Amino acid sequence: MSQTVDRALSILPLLAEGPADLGQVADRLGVHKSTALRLLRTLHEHGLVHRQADQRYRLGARLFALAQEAVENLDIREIAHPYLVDLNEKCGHTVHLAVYEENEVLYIDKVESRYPVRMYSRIGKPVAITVAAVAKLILADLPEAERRALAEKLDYPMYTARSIPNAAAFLKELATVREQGWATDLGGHEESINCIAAPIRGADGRVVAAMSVSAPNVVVTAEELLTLLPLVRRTADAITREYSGSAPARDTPTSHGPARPVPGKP
Amino acid sequence: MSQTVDRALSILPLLAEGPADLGQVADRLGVHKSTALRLLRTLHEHGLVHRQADQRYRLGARLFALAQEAVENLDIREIAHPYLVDLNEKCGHTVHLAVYEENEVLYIDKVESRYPVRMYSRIGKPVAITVAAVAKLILADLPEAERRALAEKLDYPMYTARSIPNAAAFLKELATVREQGWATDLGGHEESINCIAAPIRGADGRVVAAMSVSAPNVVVTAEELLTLLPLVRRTADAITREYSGSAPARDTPTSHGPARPVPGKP
DNA sequence: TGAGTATGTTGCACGCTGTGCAACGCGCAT
DNA sequence: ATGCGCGTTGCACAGCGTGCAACATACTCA
Repeated sequence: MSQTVDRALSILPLLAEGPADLGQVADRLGVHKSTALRLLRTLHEHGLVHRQADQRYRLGARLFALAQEAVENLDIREIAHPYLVDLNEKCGHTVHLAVYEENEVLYIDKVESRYPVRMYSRIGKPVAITVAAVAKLILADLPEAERRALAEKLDYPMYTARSIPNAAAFLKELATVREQGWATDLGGHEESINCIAAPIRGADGRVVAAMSVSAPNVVVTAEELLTLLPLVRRTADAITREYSGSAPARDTPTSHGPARPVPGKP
Repeated sequence: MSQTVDRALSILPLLAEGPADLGQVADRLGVHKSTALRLLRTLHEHGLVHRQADQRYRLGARLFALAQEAVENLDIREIAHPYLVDLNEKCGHTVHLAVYEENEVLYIDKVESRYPVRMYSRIGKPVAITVAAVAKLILADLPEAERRALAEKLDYPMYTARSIPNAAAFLKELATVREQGWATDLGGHEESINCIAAPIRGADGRVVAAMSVSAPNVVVTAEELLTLLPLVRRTADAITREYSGSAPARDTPTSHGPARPVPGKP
């Protein structure tokens, strides 16, 4: 759209391949050397490009600083919330969002069920880490050493007969979850409540959060709940796309959702 | 230098602070909305900027990808070499460059002493990890858990009477080194050889390599060698600046060094 | 329900600003 | 010395970026 900026930005991926000198940059851009020089100078002033001792150019430190600052200011909760609401409006059940923090998995957002029967949970409260579906997803993505160490440290309370009893069983379950990319908790925390969950990932592919849909037996059976799995996974993927800032999100919330219809485009 | 590009790039740090809408961007740039729109569109096409569901803009994933790709293509050895040569020409002694890899510290570059008496070492060979000055610097920067685990695993051969004897002494030495930002090995590996070293850091401040100057007693005493410490540290800092791609390196190698004098500037 | 406001978007004419050219300085290899 | 390669500079032209005004749509009051 803007020729000058377009050319300047085209230099970045070019330099990402490795250092290059003025002539190479000009050639690959298809512009005169003097033009390339001015573009490089501008990039240099902004610290996006660094000039090394042999006069060649490469990407500069500012790029890292920007990326870091950006990732620190990303707020999953803010980004995910509209999607949670949207999902709730589609299926009616309770929707949770959870993250990992200091050996705990915490609920950081929740949209209440529209059915009269609700489940107990509170934002900010740690989840039942050994049985909750969201916890399984998040822990399954930890580096192996950390995962193993944590599993050994945990207590395994038998909330119900179907609770996970010990570290060995837990690690096995995590391996499965890691493999399949989603998780369930079928009566492992409270006898009558089932739960399905999917992971939300950052730009680097690491799991940064997990979301779940929970419903008591009296409303839907476990089997019926599982039919919602594709929807939950698609929603989590949409949040991932939005959070990681990759391609424009195709799977955007529906019309009554948060996405404001784009004006001027029929 | 280039107004358009300058404006476009000014958007990036602005968005790094957090998401912003078109009006805010236009205001802070001091340009008309339509201008800001075109700039944002161009940034968007290159993936540097992401448009979220609420229409606001924030930094995009391409930025992270670029930063990562850039850091992968950085070659310390290539960047450091001219500085090593330069240092060698200034002081005449053997200069080493070492990095950490899989529980070992390896020499990856070396410039031989100009004195007839040389010390034994080979590029690619692991260093005496418990006594070498470069090893101390690199290990001192490891995360505490990893550092402690490694120290416990190591053997502590008594090359000389002054070799570090055990894990406790080693960890204590590492703490000192970490504190002061440089390291020595005074006859800990070979009775008659002394060595001083300084760290080279990446853009994130972590130690990525270390360089050292080594000389036998018969050439210079330990005291005399230590007078070179400021020079070694300054050189390491200059490499750090160049490697991490921060501000233009002031402490560039001298005229006979690798830096090609800039033509056209009197 | 209606006018009022805020925001994103488009088309257009002006003229600033980016462009390529040619020439120069400088180091390096022959 | 001479030619070659590379980065750099000044300049004249016009291409391209700019701001303006008008439009579209969504939201918010009365």
